[in-house]
Amino acid sequence: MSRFVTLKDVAERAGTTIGTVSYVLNDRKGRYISQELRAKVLAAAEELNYIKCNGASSLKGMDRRLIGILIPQYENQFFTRICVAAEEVFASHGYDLIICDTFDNPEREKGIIHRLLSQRVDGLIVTPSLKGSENTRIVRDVGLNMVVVDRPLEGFDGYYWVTADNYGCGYAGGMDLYRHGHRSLIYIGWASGISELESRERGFRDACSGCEVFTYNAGFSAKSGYETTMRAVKEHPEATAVFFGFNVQAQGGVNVFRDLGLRIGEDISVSLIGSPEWSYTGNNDFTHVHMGDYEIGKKAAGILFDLIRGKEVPSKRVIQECTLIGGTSVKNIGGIE
Amino acid sequence: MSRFVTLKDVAERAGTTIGTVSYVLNDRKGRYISQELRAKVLAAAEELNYIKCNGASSLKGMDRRLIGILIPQYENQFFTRICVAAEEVFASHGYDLIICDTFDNPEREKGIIHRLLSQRVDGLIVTPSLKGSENTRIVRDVGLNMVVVDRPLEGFDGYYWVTADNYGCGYAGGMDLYRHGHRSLIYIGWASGISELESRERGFRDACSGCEVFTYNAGFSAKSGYETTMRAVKEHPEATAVFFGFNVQAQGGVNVFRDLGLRIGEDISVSLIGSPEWSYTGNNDFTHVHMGDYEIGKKAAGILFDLIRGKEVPSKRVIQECTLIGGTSVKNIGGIE
DNA sequence: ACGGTATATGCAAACGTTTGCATACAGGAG
DNA sequence: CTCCTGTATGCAAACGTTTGCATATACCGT
Repeated sequence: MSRFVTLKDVAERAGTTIGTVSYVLNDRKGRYISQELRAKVLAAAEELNYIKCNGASSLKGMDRRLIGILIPQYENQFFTRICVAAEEVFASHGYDLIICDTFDNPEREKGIIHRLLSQRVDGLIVTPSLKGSENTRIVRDVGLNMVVVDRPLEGFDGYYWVTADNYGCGYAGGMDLYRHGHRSLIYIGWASGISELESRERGFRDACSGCEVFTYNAGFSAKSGYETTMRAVKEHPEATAVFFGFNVQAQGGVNVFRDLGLRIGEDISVSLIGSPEWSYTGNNDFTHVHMGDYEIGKKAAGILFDLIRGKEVPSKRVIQECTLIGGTSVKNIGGIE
Repeated sequence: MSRFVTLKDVAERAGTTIGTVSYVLNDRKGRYISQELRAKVLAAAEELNYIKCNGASSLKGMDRRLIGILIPQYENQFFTRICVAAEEVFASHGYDLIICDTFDNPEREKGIIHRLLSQRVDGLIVTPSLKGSENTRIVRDVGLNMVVVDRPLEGFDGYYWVTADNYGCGYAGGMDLYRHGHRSLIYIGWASGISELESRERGFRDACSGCEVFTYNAGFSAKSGYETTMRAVKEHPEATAVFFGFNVQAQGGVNVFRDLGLRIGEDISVSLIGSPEWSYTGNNDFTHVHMGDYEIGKKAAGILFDLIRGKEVPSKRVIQECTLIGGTSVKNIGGIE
């Protein structure tokens, strides 16, 4: 079907051999090449539109220039922002990203990892699927560089891991509500079974010690967030604030207030962990705890890149700091400030 | 760094030669292999965890098992759904997807295409960046299969192209508002300079002939959608309905009504083109024109797959039908039904 | 006994690269 | 006049596959 120009074609055109062409095009040192010949080679490559074949050069031990990324949910902006950050790090060095959605299905994840190994990717950035950590064993076995993001790799240790400060996020959110005088709170969370993620609730409760906290667990979707929030608010009308531990659930959950005719920041206070870009508005913003998704992606990609280049990477574990962003969705009802 | 098992390793273990191993593992016909030897090879491959190297086999003319996808905006769900659909088509055949965000920047796009050609992808699904059509010339020159999605490839013809029915989407949305009795309307659109996309407005206007239509153009973001809508609503309080030509703009724009205290479906009617999954709610849904994003992705990927397999693809141009999904955001103010 | 065919396996070339080694001709020092 | 060093280039092996060709044995019909 498609016909690509090879080194041989370029060599013929320039009246030399493929070896010389390779040296010129890769700008290798340790070999003398006359200005005249170099120019002829460059011109020939340009005229013929030569495009190097990564697959062939990787056979000789060169980088494949491919990075694999595994995320559990394509439509979750937390993960897409990580991908965007990784892309920025790698694209400038000529690497392409293969981004795969495991849909949190370990079987699927297993197949994906196998395919990526088949592609001989140079490295992997992985958010393990629920119950799927074991799938990454083969990655370690073949000695491929890998950086884990967000969730931990259960049953392994000594791996590189970049996460949000989950406990800190919960704590910051809880403390903010406490400071604004709220003492009766609803916490909407996700019973993922991953203790690292569930530590958001621990942080939240630690910050609001002495308060009434009604915890509800929703599924990992806007729809479930809506339904659960509806139930929670109806069962606990005394609560003055609702806190969402997960962005996706908040996205659905906030519509409950609209449907019930409750004014956010007035009749009910609301805040959440994550970045509510789904709610852009001129002057009526949600208080939220920013997890630093972009920075997480940047750091994970940076570590992976260093590993690929053979650089020493000192710390195995990186915890991204979080930031509380105050908005107008939390009302001060007699708190400290 | 990483060490992979090769055919040679498997052959040694099974006490045979690499040629035979290749035949067994690929299940090729046209060659006799005893059950005994076949079993031994299979066992050896299993024990050693052999993983084929796509790069090497593609040198011999096999498929690279890589597909490139170019989209202009990673965070736009219209495009991510297309990617998800394409993934479903290709993953089952062992292909990986390299999804690249051009950010609508032609320079960037040029680099991306060059990188993908370097990877020797088997085919390309492309939404050309604004003003970037010329970048795809090289794809045609090397004879690589390509399917264009959404926007046209300006200055080319004879290419495969799958789009939404942009005119029809606008028409359906306009007709729905007209039927509900609305005669004074705001249309929020995007002056992209791409006539195919701007035909949404033509369709809208054609459906509402005889009505007053106030057109405002916003940038391609939620923020710009918010600001433009705010201006439009303030300048034309007499309008009974607002129609958004683009999902992203609607996502920001609808918050205007909340901020102004206008009840959607009561004080103001609202509908849009796209899928407002950002607004999940139990019983208060937006009327919208569904473009069939998923189907577009499915069809584009299907065509590309057929092309790769050398199948004849009859029609160069596919237009996806749209569907009007009635919600509760449009009030009947004395229309026909 | 002989040719033919079905079964079973090995050998080696080729794909497009990279790179170590060999070759060749200068000019300068001894 | 030789030897060395610097400059300039070609040759061929290797990477991990795929596949056409060659080889070898067994069994059958004549």
